Amino acid sequence: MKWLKLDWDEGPYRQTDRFDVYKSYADKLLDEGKAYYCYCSPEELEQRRQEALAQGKTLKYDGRCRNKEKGQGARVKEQGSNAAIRFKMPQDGETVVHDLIRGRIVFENAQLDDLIIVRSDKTPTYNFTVVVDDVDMNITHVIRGDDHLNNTPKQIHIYAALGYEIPLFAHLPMILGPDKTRLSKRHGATSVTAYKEMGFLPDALVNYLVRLGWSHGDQEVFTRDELTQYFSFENIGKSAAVFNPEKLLWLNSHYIMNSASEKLGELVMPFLIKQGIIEEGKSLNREWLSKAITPLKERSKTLTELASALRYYIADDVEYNEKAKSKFLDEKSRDLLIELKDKLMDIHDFSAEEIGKVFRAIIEKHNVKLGNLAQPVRVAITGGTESPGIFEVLEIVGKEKTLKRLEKAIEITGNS
RNA sequence: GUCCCCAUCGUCUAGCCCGGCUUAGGACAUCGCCCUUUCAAGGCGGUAACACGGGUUCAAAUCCCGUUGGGGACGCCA
Repeated sequence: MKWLKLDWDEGPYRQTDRFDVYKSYADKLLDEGKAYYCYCSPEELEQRRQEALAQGKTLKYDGRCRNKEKGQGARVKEQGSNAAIRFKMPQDGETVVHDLIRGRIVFENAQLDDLIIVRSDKTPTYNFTVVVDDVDMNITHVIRGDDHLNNTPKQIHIYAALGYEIPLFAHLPMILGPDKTRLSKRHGATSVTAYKEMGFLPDALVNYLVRLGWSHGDQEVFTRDELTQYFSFENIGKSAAVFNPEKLLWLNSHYIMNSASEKLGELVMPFLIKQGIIEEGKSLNREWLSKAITPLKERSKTLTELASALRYYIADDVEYNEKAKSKFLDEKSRDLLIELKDKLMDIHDFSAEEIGKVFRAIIEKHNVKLGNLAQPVRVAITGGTESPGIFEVLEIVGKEKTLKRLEKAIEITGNS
């Protein structure tokens, strides 16, 4: 949450710290006859459930303990210690849920069963605790996944029994995995932390997630301010959305491209360490790092990619891509590389501009295309065939390393 | 099995509530072209959808019904 820069006003609260609160509300319901002790054992219930399933009947508690209590006070006292507490649901009529996203939804009360609010070991159940918490903390809006839609009518009756005004409900559509089945914390979803470690920016993740199931016309990219300003329940979609990693990746690259290089320099440090490009505790010249990052921004979809793209700027040596090496570091390029090395040695201002002049002079003299020289150099300096503009790369790598690497490459061309 | 929700390009979605202005728009992905020292980025263009069937109406992606499909819930889990 903090990483995502999502803020909260109070808490967090632990339900385990609030058992007394739940107990007092449960006792209240018991006293008012709105709840009752149930003596059925979990095993019995499970057995009945299996039977119902086998017979194709509805899986609902039959309410057999509902009216036992009267006249059996002794038993209550005796067995109350290991009995669960059930909530008395209305058995006829209907319950209407007014959902901010879906509108009016009607449930038959006959479908609702007397759910357990306190287990036989005295611990309260989820459906009870959430309602008690809402009542206790004056909650006005309940916004959650639509897998809770079916819990809502039950909870509405608990709010009512507790004498609390029914809060407003909004049930958000689910996020599905690529297989179109439910994606959630409890079921195979990648955690937020995992995205952090993969090199995603919090803004990108939030932007992506918000746009999943919500829209504001055709707009795809939103600042935090726009998000809070434009958000409304009306624009939330009703249908479940499939999580699409490619679009998230696109958004992430978009955010990287538009982030300040200085900022990225800070963010990329842990990734450089993780990839063994720099040692922990060591630092880099900030200004230089920013300069190196700027042309890499539009080439990196994640901070992880950005870090590996920085490798050849920082490392002492290059690792050659074999294919690139055999294709470009050969006889043909040997003389050009030698000439380039000699001329670069004489430059005092080792800037992209000056380096470019040297390159152009050489290709004009030999009447070859820039690529004929640029590609071998690229392999010599970066080890591969892909990089930002080569003049720029040389400037950032610096004169000393450039010459060293050129020398090494020239050696290779001699051996081929 | 019972109940609930949902249904526009491969994916996210606009349009739907308040029927005509829609040859159904945008974005990601994909394909092609341009730019170009490579890779990107960028620009331009292409392929691609109203699940199906009825009805209402002069007119339906838009309203109604059904079918099909998908998802969810039915726990002394949360």
